[in-house]
Parts: sequence; structure tokens; C-alpha cells
Amino acid sequence: MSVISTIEKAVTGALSALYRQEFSGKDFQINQTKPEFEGDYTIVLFSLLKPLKQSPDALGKTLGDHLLKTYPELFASYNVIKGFLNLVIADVYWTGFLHTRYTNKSFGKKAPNGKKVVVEYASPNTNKPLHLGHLRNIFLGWSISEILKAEGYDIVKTCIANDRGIHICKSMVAWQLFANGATPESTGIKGDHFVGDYYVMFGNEHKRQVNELIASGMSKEEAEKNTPIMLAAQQMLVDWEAGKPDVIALWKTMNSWVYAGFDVTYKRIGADFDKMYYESNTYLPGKQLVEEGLKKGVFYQKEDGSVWVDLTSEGLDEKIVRRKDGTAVYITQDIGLAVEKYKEFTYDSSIYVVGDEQNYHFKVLKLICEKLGLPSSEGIYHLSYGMVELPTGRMKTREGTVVDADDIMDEMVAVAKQKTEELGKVNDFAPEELEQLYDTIGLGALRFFILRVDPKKRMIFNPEESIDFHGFTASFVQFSHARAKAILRNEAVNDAYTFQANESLLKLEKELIIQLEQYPAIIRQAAVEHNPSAIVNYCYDLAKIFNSFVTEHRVLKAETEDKKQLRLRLCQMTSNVIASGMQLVGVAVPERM
RNA sequence: GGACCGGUAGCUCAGUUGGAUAGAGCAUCAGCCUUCUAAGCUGAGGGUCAUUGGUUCGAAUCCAAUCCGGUUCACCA
Repeated sequence: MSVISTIEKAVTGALSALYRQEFSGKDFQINQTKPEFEGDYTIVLFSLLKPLKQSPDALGKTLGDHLLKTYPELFASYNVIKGFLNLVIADVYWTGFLHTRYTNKSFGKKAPNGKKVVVEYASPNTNKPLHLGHLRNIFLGWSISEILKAEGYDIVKTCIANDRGIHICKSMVAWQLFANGATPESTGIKGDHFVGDYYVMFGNEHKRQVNELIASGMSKEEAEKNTPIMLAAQQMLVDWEAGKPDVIALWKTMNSWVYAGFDVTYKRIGADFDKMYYESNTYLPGKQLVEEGLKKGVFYQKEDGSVWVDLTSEGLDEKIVRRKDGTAVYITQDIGLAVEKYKEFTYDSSIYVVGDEQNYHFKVLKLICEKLGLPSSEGIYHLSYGMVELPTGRMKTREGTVVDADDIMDEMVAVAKQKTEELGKVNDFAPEELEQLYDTIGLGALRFFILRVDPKKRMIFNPEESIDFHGFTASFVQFSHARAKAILRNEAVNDAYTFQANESLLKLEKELIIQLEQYPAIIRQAAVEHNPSAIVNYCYDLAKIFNSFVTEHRVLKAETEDKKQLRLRLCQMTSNVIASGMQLVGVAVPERM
């Protein structure tokens, strides 16, 4: 049980005994005591004054006395300032906590709860390589999966590939026109970049043809719809839907190049999926569901044959779910996918990691699923995240300011390498160990930098700050871990050691234990809020306290053997919790750096 | 125009079930390496928590209005 729950129980028990009135934890607040006052945790008394008809001082004193007398091994002393009852937790409570947890590498993680959560993330279009925005998505999706696992959920990671549509046709047309049969293999270009290049070529050629048409007297709007290359792409989409063999063959080939490229990137950043979905498959069951919904009266048909859902009573608009020509729109396939996922996994909850420009879309999707009577539609959750911007503003394909995922990773690792070589602390490492370390530091920094921001806020990615390895960074936390491990390499904890006396804890020792004790609550918070940044911030705070502690106090040359063993245990538990927490956000921690 | 999201130090970000004098990092300045990793530690300066009003013992946090920024309201995905 956490300290907070323990205190809460003690206080409600005390109030019951003292005043014959029953309270729950919701009736009063327990906060960590502000550093300028003496105490560890504070009961805020104001909300209790009226029901108990007490003055702050009287209640504080009565309650404090009672708590001290009843729970001597929990509370050491108290003071009352204004309406705040500051409680000093007994050192023996903290040391007891440390001694029973410091070897536990899964501290904070819960046992399986039997509930299943499907997490959909990454979900790229198959026409261009991944960029910074995809990285935020992937890091979030992967991390929230790990966090929910730690909370006891059974996780299924999925990915939907947007593999059909006009975007891929554009790349296909450009390839036919300009490639002369070139392939990723023949050019040595990574498949997703290779296909992306043709997508760009399409755009350039389209623009050139638009200008030609405008020069020949056509309006801009007309020209953009009528360039030969655009018409070719649209024709290709029609041919694709008709299943024309050579188009299908080319489509399969080019998609396979992209997937091969994605796989390399996924592997590098540790993204993995239990189940892949393809839009080219899910749009069919979606259309089927529209048909059923029409029969059930969930949807209605307009005169032109298009099918709609009326969400005006929910405060939204009418939304089309099938075109008048009978083809599927974007949401059609998402309805199909939601049901497919449920059929396959009978999930309790289904999380979609998708950018916040689709907030409306997911609101609609959830409502439609409810109306269709999909079980667990209540569990549909859009993990919405803000756009990643550069200090110069939004990334724009046209202006070439898009930060490519592979490029930024290369750069981070290169700087990690350079910085590590400058410091020269691991010159004895084997070449493979060094490569591994550069990845750990460079890719860790990238993940940490992106995940430290609350997902729902848009964030600014400053390349210079992201490769700064000082301050609030992954390197700082990794360094703290390596530092703890260095101490433990010199002398391991003596698990059999019997403490001679109950020595009192020094300020930083206690601060460290208090921070460690909060880890399970942080995991829970991160899970409830679907927010990995809670873990990142926590790990940083923990590392900060640890660094102060290690700088201030000797471990191996401690004043007494008791102190040495206590501090070794602190090093052990801190390194465990840092490793555990960083694992939840996908950042590896090195033994040395 | 409707809906939703955001506005906290020069910059990037924490902090909302309402609690004490609002916190970090970067940047700036001043100190600390014959001692377990200085990718570190200690200290200083830096704030009208967008604005105004309200709710109350108490508001960055809740409510209302206003201003600013973003997203969305497609037979695109």
C-alpha cells in the first residue's frame, strides 16, 4: 500500500475514533509537504472544519496527537500551521519500505487484470517515408502500450496501412513515367524513400503541367484538375478498383518496397505490431456494415443514393458514410476496422494513436459504433496528439522543411558518437559495444525529447536542443543510471546485512526514498491519462535527486557500515526504477557511458 | 460563423479531483573535479500564470466574457 493510502486510512480511522464521523479519502487532501515547512506529507484540514465544527488549530492538534499515539511506527512528529497538518513520517517506515523493495525489478508493475486493449499506432500512408510527426505517433503508441502492460492489461499492437487511394497512384504514375524500370535495389535507395521520391516527382511534374495549362488560358482551378499526369493518376485509381492486373501488380510491388523500408525504420526504433491491417481489405466489411446500419435505421439514404448518419442530436453534423456511387469514404473503412478488431480480439478498450486534426473524425466514429451497437464502443479512445513543429514553424513538404525520421536518427546517433568520443570514458569498449551505446544515447535522446511533452499539446522540435545532452534529457537520466551502476560495480549490496541501529535518514536520502515510493502511482497516472510524459518527468526528477545525493554523500566511504549498506540499497533501487521507467518510454539505459 | 484544443520566466516545458511564498531545463552570471562517472553538483538573477469579472476561507487550476494562436466542420485520407 502506498504511503498516501496508508496515511489516508490512518486519518479516516482517527476521525472516526475521535469524532464518531465517517470520512473517505475524497473528503480531504493529502499533499507532499512544501520544502519550506517541516514534514513529509500534509493533511489539508479546511474541508474538515465545517463538518467537525472545529478550528484549524484544535483539529490539527487533536488529530496530530492521536495519529502519533496510534501509529508510532508511521508518524514521527507533526506540526500545525494555519490549516495544514504537516506530518513527519518515521524514518523506520521509509527504511522498511526500501529494504523490502530494493531488489524488486518489477516494482510498480501490476499483475495481469484480464482486460484486453488494442492499440493502433504508426498507421502511415504508403507513399512516402516517415517523418518527425510519425515518430511522435510511434513513440506514443509504443510507450502507452508498455505503460498499460505495466498496469496489468493485455495489449495487442496494431497498425493500419493506408495502402490504397490516390496518393499511392501518384507515386505509381510517376514511376511509370520517369523510372525507366529503376528499383530500390538497382539504385541502392531505401524503399520508402525511393517511392517517396516519385511522389515528389509527381508533384513537380503536376505543377509544371498546371503552369502550361494556365499559360494556354485555363483557370488555375481547372488546370489543377486536368493535368495529364493527374488524370493518369485518377485513371489508375479506377483501374485499381477494377482490379486491372498490371496496375495491381505495380501497386503490390511499390507497396512492398515501402514496407521493406518501413521495416528497417521500425526495427531501429523498436516499433512492433502484433497485427497488421490494410485499408485495401478493411473497406469492404465497412461497406457491409453501412448496409446493415441502413437496415437498422442507424443510417439513411438521400435521393442521390449517398448514405448518411445524422448526429445533430449529439451536437455534431450529418456525416456521409458512403458515396452516391457506392464507394467507401475514409470513415467507412474505420467502422469496418473497429468491428473487425472487436471480432478478432473482443477488446475492452481500443486506443487509436492519431493526430489531433482528426479529433472530430474519432468523435464521429465512436458515436457511429455506439449506434451500431458495437460492444465495447465505450472503450474506444482517441489518443490525440498535437502537431510537431520546427522553431521556424510548421513542416512543409513543398518547402522541403520536413524532418525525415531516418535522417534525424542518423544525426542524433552521430552526435552521440562525437560527444562520447570527446569525453573518452569508454575507450575500452569493443566496436559493437560502442555502436550499441551510440544508439542508446542518440535514439534515447530523441525519444525522451519527444515524449517529455504532454501528448495533447503541440510541440516545437528544436534540433539543436534535441541533441543537447545536458539538463532535462535522456542522457542525464542514463548518466545517473550508469553512475549508480558504477558504484554497485565497486561493491555490491550485502543482502544479508543486519542493520545495527535505526539511524536517522539524511535529507537527500529521505527525498530519494520518497520519490522512489511514488513510482507505482506515477505508472497508474500515466496509464489513466494515457500520458507517457508523466513517466519521463518522474524519471528526470528521480535522476536529479539521485545526482544531488551522490554528489553530497559518499556511498562506499560512508560514515558507518549501516550508512554504506543503506546507500548501496538506494543506488540499487534507484537504478532499478530508472531502468524500469525508461523502459516504459522505450529508452534504454547503459551500464557505462 | 459553429465545435474542439491551447496561451505559465527571454526560449522549451512541468504544475488542474481548488491549498501554504508557481517549478525545472536551456540561455546569462558566480562557485565546485588529487575522493564511488563533471553527460554532474551548489548558488544568483529572471513571472501581471493572455485580459477582465465571478464563485470562496483559499484560484495558474472552477465558471463567464474578451483577446491571441491552432485544428476541424469535404462525396480527401
